[in-house]
Amino acid sequence: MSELIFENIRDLSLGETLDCGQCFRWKEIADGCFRGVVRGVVATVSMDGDRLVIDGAGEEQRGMWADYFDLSLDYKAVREQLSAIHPVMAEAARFAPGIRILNQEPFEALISFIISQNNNIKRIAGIVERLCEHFGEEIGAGEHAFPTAERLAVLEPDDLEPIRAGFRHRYIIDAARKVHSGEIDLEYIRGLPYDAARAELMKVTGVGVKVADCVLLYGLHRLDGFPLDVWMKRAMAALFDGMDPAAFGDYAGVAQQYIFHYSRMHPEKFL
DNA sequence: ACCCAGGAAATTC
DNA sequence: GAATTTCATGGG
Repeated sequence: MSELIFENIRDLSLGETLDCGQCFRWKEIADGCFRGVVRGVVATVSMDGDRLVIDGAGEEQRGMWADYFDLSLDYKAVREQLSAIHPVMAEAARFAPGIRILNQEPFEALISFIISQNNNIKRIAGIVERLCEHFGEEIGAGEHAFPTAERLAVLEPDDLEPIRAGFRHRYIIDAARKVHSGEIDLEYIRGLPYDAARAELMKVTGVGVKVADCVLLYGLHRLDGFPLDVWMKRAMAALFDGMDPAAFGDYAGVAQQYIFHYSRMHPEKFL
């Protein structure tokens, strides 16, 4: 089996990055070793010192995986820049310095974060898994790709009953149909000014401000996005004295992920 | 039984 | 228009 290796990797913790609520398809199959599917490729990833090892991927996928783990961005420099803005920000960044913002497939991010609404992370992962098992192309070893918009577009909401996403079924189908028809063009949205991009995503039923911000940050790599969920609203009020997220600047999205993870791991700070 | 979960649509005032 | 209710499902 082929193996892809990236040398001299800094500021990457697989555990912190793959289990911080930004993605839902990775499973830790051994200590520090994760199996998942990205763009239809099954892979097992692990760190060997400062080497990132991707088992199951070939050399022709080097660019795709470097992009997925955002290896071209200097997260140490980002952390230093953000840490200077607020002391609690510095503490959150220090708590999990190995978090990176993944470059997930836009359509997968759109559907995943539609599912996320009024839901918890564990159950989101279960719904996404069933969605893939039932409607994603089988890619060997019992693994499945994330379903395409084309595949989901021909279904009716009731066809999603086995994934048990409840009232979100019709949102998922609406999103798939609008993407498949071209009414929503995710790659076009990637290049729009932030507010215009958000408004375009909100044409999908079930996509409000928060879900749109998540799609922009995790699916379209708009690092200036700052999703505000219940955790983040509490954190900004309690730990940042109601500071305006815009103060975090061009890397607000990275700040958001540090703060979200820090808050989730320290719920006692909000009692 | 009740409340909450990385919210948003539908309804009501 | 702004405030409230409802929407499935599962776990604590």
